[in-house]
Amino acid sequence: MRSIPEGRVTTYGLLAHYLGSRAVRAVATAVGKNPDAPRVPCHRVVRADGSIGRYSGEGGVQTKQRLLESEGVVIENGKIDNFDRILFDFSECTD
DNA sequence: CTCGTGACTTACG
DNA sequence: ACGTAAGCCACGA
Repeated sequence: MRSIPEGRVTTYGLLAHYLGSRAVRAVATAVGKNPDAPRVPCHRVVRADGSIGRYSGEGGVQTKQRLLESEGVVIENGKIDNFDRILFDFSECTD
């Protein structure tokens, strides 16, 4: 997740796939159980349809949305605007 | 071991 | 667009 640049987001599916696991739900659960909010930009991980999803950190989804918008991500009607444009698929990730 | 549940996803009606 | 079903892996009861 630390490879995700500011203003970009990814989905649980892509994240799990990048990790080489098909356990999308397990990955999502792990992310949620270990809120590295201040350490890791877990708020840049959203659902596949562009919706925020959930957030276990302070303020919940509200904070998650504010963090994203603070990085330049535009969210409209609970969904990310230009989702397919700012979507980070790890293709430009060199790690 | 079987069931239910979960920061999920895709497919079908 | 919305509800349901199924698939997925991990975890706890």
